[in-house]
Amino acid sequence: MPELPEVETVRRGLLKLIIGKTITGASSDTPKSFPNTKSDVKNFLVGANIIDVRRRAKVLMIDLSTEYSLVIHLKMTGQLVFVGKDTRFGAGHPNDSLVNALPDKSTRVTIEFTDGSQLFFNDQRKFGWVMLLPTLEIPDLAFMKKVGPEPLEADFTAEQFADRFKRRAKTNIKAAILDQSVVAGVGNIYADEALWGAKINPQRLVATITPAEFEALYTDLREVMNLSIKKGGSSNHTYVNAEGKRGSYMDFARVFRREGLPCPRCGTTIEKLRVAGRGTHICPYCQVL
DNA sequence: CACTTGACCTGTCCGC
DNA sequence: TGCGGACAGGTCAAGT
Repeated sequence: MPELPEVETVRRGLLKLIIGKTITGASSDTPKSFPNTKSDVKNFLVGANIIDVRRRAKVLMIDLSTEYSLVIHLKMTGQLVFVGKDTRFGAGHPNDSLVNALPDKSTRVTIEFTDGSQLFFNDQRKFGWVMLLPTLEIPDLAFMKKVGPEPLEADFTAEQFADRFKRRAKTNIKAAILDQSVVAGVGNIYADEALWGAKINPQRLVATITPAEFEALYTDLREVMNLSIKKGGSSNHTYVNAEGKRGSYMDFARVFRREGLPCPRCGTTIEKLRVAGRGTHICPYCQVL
């Protein structure tokens, strides 16, 4: 899914919807999606109050009054959708929703609250997960320790951004910017969008990128991600926010999934290729190799 | 270490 | 209509 802007959109939605609620129980038919012991669920989830919802990279953390947290990764097709007691689906439901009735075939975890509302973790491909862990231990998890800086933090500079790429000097810039240990939260959509903005061909070796190009990439990455957060993220396939609604960034995308259409800057036909094992969209004129 | 590739899953789309 | 293969907002564990 879900890259930084989508996960941030979900976080903001959940903040408004579930803070202060009390959990009565959780169920899952998919151990891979919810690999927690029954005793942990009983001791640290049931009866807990929701006190905060945080994000680091593409990982969400729902902090509980028990000093445990639900740590969640949506991977490619994960959704976290809140359904109020009186939420109606089907007839009358806003047509910008991708969600009909929940739970559905892709529902992997259901969390119930005392007021009758529910939070569903849906995940078609089962790559994502919801783990119940002690809040204080989260920063020590291997996958959390290795993630790089948050690119949208106010004190994150263009110089720091360029420095992070030194560890990946011999690979192409697309693989490097997707590497979560370089910078946190960048995925396939915003990698392509930012590389187009900075006029950098994704196949270029990191070692050949100039300081001016790194600065442009830094600026464009932040712009494109901030715009996407404003638009509620990108709904390319399955992504929806905490209310089950799509984001509209794809209406503003310049190259992603726009192969065959004109480059908005020069009119050259946008091409799709494969770089770092991922579908990659470029303007062959603006982003000459 | 750094780099590349395949694997994890389910669903959809496209060509035969 | 069916069937095979490629592909999909991500990340690991293996290879080299």
